[in-house]
Amino acid sequence: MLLDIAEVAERSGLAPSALRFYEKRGLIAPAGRNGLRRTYQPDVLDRLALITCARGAGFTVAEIARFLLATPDDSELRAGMADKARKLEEDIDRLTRMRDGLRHAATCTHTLLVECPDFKQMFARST
Amino acid sequence: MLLDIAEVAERSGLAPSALRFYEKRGLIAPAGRNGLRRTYQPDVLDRLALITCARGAGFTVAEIARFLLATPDDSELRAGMADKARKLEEDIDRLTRMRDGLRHAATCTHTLLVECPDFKQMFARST
DNA sequence: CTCTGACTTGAAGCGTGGTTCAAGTCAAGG
DNA sequence: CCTTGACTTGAACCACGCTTCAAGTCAGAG
Repeated sequence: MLLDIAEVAERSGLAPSALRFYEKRGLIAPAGRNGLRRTYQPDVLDRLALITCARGAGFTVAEIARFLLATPDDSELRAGMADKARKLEEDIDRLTRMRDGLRHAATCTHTLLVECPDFKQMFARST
Repeated sequence: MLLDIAEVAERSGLAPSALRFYEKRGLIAPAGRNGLRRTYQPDVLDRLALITCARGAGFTVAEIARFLLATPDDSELRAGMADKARKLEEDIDRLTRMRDGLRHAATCTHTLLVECPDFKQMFARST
């Protein structure tokens, strides 16, 4: 029923050292110990999936810790989330342009990539 | 006609220290010197815009340096770019899910955010 | 009961991307 | 000519997110 750290590491794809690191930062907690050894409830895997995903979206470990503790009355955090959603949208736009530019770049024939107008278009400049 | 480092810094939004850092890494070069002082051609601003954008898309400084030197016969690099484009697509999907989850989270009423099914749905698990 | 080896800890180390610092140089202005 | 102050350098430092290490512990096998 309980998992030990090696099992959690394997099933989550994270290193044991990373799990201890997350614990120190308050993102996860073991269900208990067997001697010195951490034992985890299986649902820690869900939490780790969430953490990994959030990390991938550019959240810092400290931010994720806040999210995991959030309750509906934490309006500051709610606002922060709406903020993040907006920022993500900008990121998405930027990445989309970048992806298109790269697709072109992979086949473009300009001697110096930097000179290619299609490539340059990636960088919609405001100035 | 030529810009000095302070001007480039201001107009690019980057710190002078960052410009020197990029130079050391081969991303930019001054047009010359006035005494010890770097002087830049105005088009360095385009290049810096590109660099900033690429950084924002998650490229490392080392990768960007390679891009900037790329010629059409660097097929290894071309393949790498196609690769990057694919990865960006995955990133875009992930960020999109994350954005939707956050939008919901900002208004959801679950006592503990982590318990909200709509929030959890952000983390499409493969296992 | 003893051994083994996977776990435990805190501290140090690493790669990335810069910033900050001390010490020095030099173009321009008075 | 001398001062000023923005530039120059290399080296040290920072934050982040871990990983690695040395030294120690302890559950379970023999």
